[in-house]
Amino acid sequence: MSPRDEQRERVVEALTAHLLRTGLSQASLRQLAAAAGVSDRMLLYYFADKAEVLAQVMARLAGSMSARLNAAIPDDVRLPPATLAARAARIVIDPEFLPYMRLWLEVVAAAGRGEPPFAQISGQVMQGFLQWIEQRLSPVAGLSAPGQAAGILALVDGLTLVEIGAGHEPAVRAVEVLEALAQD
Amino acid sequence: MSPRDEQRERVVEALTAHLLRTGLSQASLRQLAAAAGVSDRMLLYYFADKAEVLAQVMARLAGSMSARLNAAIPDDVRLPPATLAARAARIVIDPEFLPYMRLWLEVVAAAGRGEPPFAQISGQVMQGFLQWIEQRLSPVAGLSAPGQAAGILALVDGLTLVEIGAGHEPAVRAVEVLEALAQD
DNA sequence: ATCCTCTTGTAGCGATTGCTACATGATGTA
DNA sequence: TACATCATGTAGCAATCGCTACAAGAGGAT
Repeated sequence: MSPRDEQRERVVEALTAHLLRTGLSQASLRQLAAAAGVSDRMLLYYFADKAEVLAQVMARLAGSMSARLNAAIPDDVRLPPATLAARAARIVIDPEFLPYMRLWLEVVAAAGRGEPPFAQISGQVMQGFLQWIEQRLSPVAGLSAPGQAAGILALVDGLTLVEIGAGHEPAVRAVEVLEALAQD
Repeated sequence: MSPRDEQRERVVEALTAHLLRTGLSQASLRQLAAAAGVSDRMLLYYFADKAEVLAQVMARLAGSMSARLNAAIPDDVRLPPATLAARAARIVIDPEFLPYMRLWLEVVAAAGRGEPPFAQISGQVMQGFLQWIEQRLSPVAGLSAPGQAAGILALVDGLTLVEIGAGHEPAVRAVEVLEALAQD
C-alpha cells in the first residue's frame, strides 16, 4: 500500500473522531487538517476535495454505528415492534452513543438542503437503518412491515431531537413509556 | 412606531419566508439583507447583530408553526396517544408543512453544537411543542403523561428525518401504520 | 438659524473559506 | 548516472464572512 493510501486511512480515522467531537461546523479544510495532524495542503493531496474527505469520514461513521448497533442487537433475533423500538431507543439515548446521533442529525439537516455530499450519504445510511430494523422486526400481522420499520426509525431518530432540544430527562421518560408498552 | 420598528417588522417577515425556502446555510448577513430588500449595513442598524436577526426570525417561525398546528388540532380536544400521534404525523409530512420541519431540523442540529442563538431557541420551541401535545393528550393510565408526550414528539419529529433521508414514501407508509393502530 | 438625533450610504477592515501554482527534496528505474 | 514520478512545504489567490468607522442628508426642537 502506498504512503498515500496509508495516510488516507489514518486521516479518515482521526477525522471521524474529530467530527464526532466538534460537528460539521468545525470542519473547514484547515481545521480538519490540524485535527488529523497534517497540512491542509496534504489533505488535498490525499483526497480530491473537501467533499471526498467528508464522504470517506461519513462512510467510516456509518460502519462504526452499525457495529455498535449490531453488538447490542444481533441480526439473528426477531422482536415485535414495540420491543425493538424500546431496545433501540435505549441505545440511542446512551450518552456514549449521543455524539453519533448528534452528528447524524447534522448530516440529515445538510441533506435536507441538498448539500453534497450529504444528500447522497444520508439516503444510503437511512436505507441501511431501515434494513437493519426490518431484519430484526417480527412485524405485526396485517400492517406493512416497511411501514412499521419506518415508524420505529422515526421514533428512534426523533428521540435524538428531543434529547438535544428538550434535554435528557424527557427523552428518558419517553423511553420508559416505550419499555412499559413493550412489556405487554 | 418609529421607521426603525416598522422596518424590523417587515424584515423579519421577509426573512422568515427566505429562511423557509433556503435554510440556514444561505443566511449570511449580505444574503439576508438582499432577501429583505435592504442593505447589509441597515440590517445591522435594525438589529444588534446576526444572532438577533435569527432569533427574531425563529420566534416568528415558531408562532407560524403553532398557528398551523392549532388550526389542524384545536386546544379543546383530547385524544388518546395513538390517535394524536397519527393526526400530528399526517400534518408534518404534508408537503406544505415540510419546509418548516426542514428548517426546524437545521435549528436543532445547530443547537446540538451549542451555537447561539439556536441552543436557547431550540429549547423554548421544543418545550412549547411538548406542552402543545400534552394539552391535547388523553394519556394512557398508569404511564407518565410527559413521557407519552415526549414519545409522540419524538415520533413526529423523527418522521421529518425519515422523510428527508429516505424519501416521502417510507414516511407515508409509517403514517399509514400509525393511523391503522389508532383506529382500534 | 442652529443644533441634535435619526437614518442611510460608502467603503473597508481583518479573518476565514476552498483551493492552487510553484518549487524542492526523495525515491525509485533505466 | 540521468530521468521521472512521488511526496511535501511555502505562499498566495479570489471570494466571502461578520462587523464597523465615517460622513452626510433629513427632520424636528429651540
